[in-house]
Amino acid sequence: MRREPSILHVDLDAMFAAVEQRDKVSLRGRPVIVGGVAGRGVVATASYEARVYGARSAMPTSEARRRCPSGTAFLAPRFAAYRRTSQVFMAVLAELSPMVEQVSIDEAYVDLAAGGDHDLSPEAVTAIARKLKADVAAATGGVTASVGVASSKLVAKIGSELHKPDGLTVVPAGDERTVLSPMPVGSLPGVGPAAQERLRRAGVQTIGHLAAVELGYLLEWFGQAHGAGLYRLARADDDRGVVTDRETKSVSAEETFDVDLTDRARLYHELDLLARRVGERLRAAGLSGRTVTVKIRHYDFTTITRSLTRDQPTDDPQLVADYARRLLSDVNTSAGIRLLGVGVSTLTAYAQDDLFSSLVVPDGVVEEPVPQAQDASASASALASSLAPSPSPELATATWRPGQDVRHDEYGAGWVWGSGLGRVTVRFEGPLTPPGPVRTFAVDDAALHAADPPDWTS
DNA sequence: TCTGGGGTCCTAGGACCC
DNA sequence: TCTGGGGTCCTAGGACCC
Repeated sequence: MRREPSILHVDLDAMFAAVEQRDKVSLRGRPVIVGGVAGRGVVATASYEARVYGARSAMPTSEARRRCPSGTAFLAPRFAAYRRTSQVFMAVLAELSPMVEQVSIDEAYVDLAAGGDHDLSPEAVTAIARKLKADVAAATGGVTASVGVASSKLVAKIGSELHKPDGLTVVPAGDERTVLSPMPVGSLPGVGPAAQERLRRAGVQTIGHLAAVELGYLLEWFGQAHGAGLYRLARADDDRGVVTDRETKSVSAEETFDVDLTDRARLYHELDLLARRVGERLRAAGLSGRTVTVKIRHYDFTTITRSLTRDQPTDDPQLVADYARRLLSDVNTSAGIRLLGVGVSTLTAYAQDDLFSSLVVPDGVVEEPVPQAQDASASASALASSLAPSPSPELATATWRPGQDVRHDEYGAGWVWGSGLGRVTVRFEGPLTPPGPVRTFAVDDAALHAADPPDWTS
């Protein structure tokens, strides 16, 4: 903890929804939900207008639809637009200090003590934060930020939450525990539902209560690292520094299917697509990894992982896919798979060509023939057969109603995802705007094969 | 139409080594 | 010979964050 409030935490308010409202005048003042608009989607961001009706991040979109009035906009995310806004935002922060720690796309810490020769009195720091908020709104076209300023990351972060949206909270040095004490324990970073429940059973509701609990109990309840961490955080004892760059530890991709999958060939095909995405992102980042992990979520939401560590790091999508298939082949998938994921970890910062990988058999591993990717017709028929109990011609037709379950993207082709029939993904060749009458598209085998799910991260 | 996707960190047990 | 202790790596699972 420092002697002056020199750490800022800056957070864009409901960023995804705010960008949509900025870019589309008709959305301003209206409830906006950004997130998965398909059957199993969840809310990524609810605008403050939508929060009035109880919509929240991580809520199933189906529930948000029940809660919000007609006229609410449900939009698929446009990550490219959010990333551009994020870059503008970070550039504004960089003018303030060279020490900026980006926590996520919409959130960062700034260390005012690290450069720029700032006056760090509470009054001066308040003025700096006011100007910063105005600069961010001006640079981003009206996206507002909430700011907390304090002597530590912990209190700066909690301060920025205190008066959202468009908030500003400065906690002078010495006032930290007074501010924290009445707040619920769940306000502390690292205290989620499980820890909250454990504390509630012990009669601990506020951070003040938590600060009265002996260290021994916290260690017993939460283990060494977490217990000791909570003990310190409850006392506002936090000397974590602002870290400008952290190394990536893992790269992964996963996908929840609209309907549980049982077809092995289809599962292997999905695994291939995921491995390809991971491999491409590894290459783009100049990274290779030794451990390949497959994540499997069963129909009943039970989730398992299977991993194996190679001797040599790789960034080769084909190799990642081969190992992923091998891992999946030992898992019973007959009851239905809701989600598949592929990850690579134990990363090193260089890419090594794995010339002899096909000749190397790891000790104790029996080389099994690896299931091969299917050809186009096999893939299309697998998809068609999983559409419904009895595939019929009309199932190969998707109906699009303007504004419903549509990802509209003014930069190019759009997607219909799960509309009407709930399962068919159709790639559009042309722009979707402006909305027209109901349009119907026939889906042939080739289109089915080309129907990769929309990629939220692109 | 219950429960996304991309991450980080921690724990615990077993293998293995010294 | 009947039983050590520390350290590291690997695997699996879980809590948590945005």
